Amino acid sequence: MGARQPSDRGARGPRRAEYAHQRLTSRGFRRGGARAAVIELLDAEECGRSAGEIEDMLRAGGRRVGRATIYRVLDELDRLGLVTRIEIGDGITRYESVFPGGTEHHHHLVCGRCGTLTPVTDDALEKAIRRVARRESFAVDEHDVTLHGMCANCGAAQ
Amino acid sequence: MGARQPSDRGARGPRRAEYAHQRLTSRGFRRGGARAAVIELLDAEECGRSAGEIEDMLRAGGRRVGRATIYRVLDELDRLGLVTRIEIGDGITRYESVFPGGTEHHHHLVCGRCGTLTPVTDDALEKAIRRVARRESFAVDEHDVTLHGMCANCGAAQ
DNA sequence: ATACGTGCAAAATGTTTGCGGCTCA
DNA sequence: TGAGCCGCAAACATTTTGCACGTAT
Repeated sequence: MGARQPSDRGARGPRRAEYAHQRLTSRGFRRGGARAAVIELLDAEECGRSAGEIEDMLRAGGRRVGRATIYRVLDELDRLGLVTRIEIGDGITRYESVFPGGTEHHHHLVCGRCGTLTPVTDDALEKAIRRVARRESFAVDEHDVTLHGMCANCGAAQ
Repeated sequence: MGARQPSDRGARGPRRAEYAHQRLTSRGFRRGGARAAVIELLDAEECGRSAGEIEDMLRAGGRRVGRATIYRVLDELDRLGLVTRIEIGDGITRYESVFPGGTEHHHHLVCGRCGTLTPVTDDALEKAIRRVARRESFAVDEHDVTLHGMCANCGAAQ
């Protein structure tokens, strides 16, 4: 399934949302309102959002979108590699916009006290992951790292 | 919540299950049948099992245990740090036995083709994670890494 | 015009809660 | 004996599926 080609890269200039639309169009998808709304919403978010949150946010913005549609759109986007599915351990799946080519990839710090989800990037971590994959002859398609604990703020406040 | 103390270590000689029982007893928990069954089952498994799998396996072994009880037991064990909750992205939470002290800690390779869940350990990876946590002043309690892709077997067969 | 996209409602699945009865310490 | 443990059934929450209508191409 959708292994991202290196050639996908370089499309990042203006906005991810625009790229996503383009890519969908080129694959024969129509530019329906609900899909566009979800793409643009996720594009504006820094980190993951759950299907429920997306529904509420769209509704708050005056856009009424069916829950089923949201799940369907997210599923399509995930298969196309335009969105990543993340699970931080609370049983709710979140989705976040992905830059084509896998750049700007990040991981998550989940604070058990305040619930904040913080994105982090780290080269050494990525390298270590690639090395493990290679050692195990495992062809990595996607990967995620989640740290659970207490964030700096909560730690200081304590 | 249950940050594992270094002094917890060294209890590993005979069997994890025995240690878990001890620890539970010392905290005032009784040694009920269902809990013991779940502990022993997980102790014998190398990698994570879902609540449903646990129920089926126990039932197959002639031990009828209520689903609710399994979830309750798993929740307790998780809070005591005797079990880890892992999510590999299919919406099902799995649980696996943990060695006290955090040793023998491992991560997961999920093959999207055959569905196999393979445990892996890697020092460099662990170090990288500790470094990130430190840089972000984040007090890590638990962490997990999941690689999605194609395992060596499926890659060779293809 | 037609196939795709969408919303609503209903169903399926995984997990949690309530409660009466049983059991271990 | 009595506090906790357990199993059943019902409640919940999230996600998926079915179907009819609307809309972009």
